[in-house]
Amino acid sequence: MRIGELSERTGTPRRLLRYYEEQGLIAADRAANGYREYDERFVDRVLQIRGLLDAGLPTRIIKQILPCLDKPRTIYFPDATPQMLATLRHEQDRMSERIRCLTRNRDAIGEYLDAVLDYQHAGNKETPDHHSRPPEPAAD
Amino acid sequence: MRIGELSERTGTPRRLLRYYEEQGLIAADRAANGYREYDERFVDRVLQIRGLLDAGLPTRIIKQILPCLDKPRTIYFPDATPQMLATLRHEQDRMSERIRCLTRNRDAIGEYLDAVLDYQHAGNKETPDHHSRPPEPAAD
DNA sequence: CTTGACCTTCACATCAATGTGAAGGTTTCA
DNA sequence: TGAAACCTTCACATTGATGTGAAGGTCAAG
Repeated sequence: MRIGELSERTGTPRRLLRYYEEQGLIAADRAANGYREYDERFVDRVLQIRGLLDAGLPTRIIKQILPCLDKPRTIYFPDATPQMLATLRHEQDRMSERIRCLTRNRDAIGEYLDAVLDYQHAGNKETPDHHSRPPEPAAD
Repeated sequence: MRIGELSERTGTPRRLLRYYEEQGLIAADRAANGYREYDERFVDRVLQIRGLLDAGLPTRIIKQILPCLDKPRTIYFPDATPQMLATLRHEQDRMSERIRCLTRNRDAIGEYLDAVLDYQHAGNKETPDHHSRPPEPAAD
């Protein structure tokens, strides 16, 4: 497929697909006319990249961890230098730290939402100033 | 404490502490001479902000979720507008998505590292070109 | 052959987070 | 009093991830 289709299927602007390529995250084949040519595997790959970017990893790091994630291993163990392994372990730790932080805060939001729900179920009205809407019209 | 101590205790440049204040994430008291004055609670607060920033949340969002996270509730339930609750739920979902992505990729890194370990334990030498170092000197 | 929908590269703009430094006030200590 | 180590605001620079548009090549359909 060409860049337009990959763009649609991943919800990613063409501009960014070219940017990811420039950063070494994906490498597209070229058709005779110079157009980029992608196969199916790029859909997941791009979604993975976007997820990691959204989770706070910079392209420089994503570039390093992506090759280890291929199902049929494209990177062979003998190629793993000690400092590359150290980098991977370090990033693993950072990711765990992010997960902890996100989990803790997400759960705290959940607790707050639950408390609000309790409060409202206890028969309290919402603030009248903040144009409010009944949570459930209760299907008359 | 003043900004220098908070900076040291949180590992955060003074510049950024002022930036977070400018963005409405923290509000410092002022001493008579204009110096910012922080109490103990700011240490955790700043670390929390940094964690969320590192996990990919922008200050604009952090500002919205922070007030819900205080232990003695500083935000009262009646103040919660429906659209604010919707925002919270939406961010909760985004955080869960980030957690899923990070977890999946972190575990995949783990699998790769385990595979490398297996490979090396199986008696294979690392690439001789990449100046390598024995994983464990094995305490002679 | 022309039009429209693709594609290419190049380049400049923006936004948020952060770095850095200038110019100047305050506090502390010798 | 003067130097050192704080603090203030203001402002410009940088970096990474993006937006946007220009100038032009390709290709399928009318």
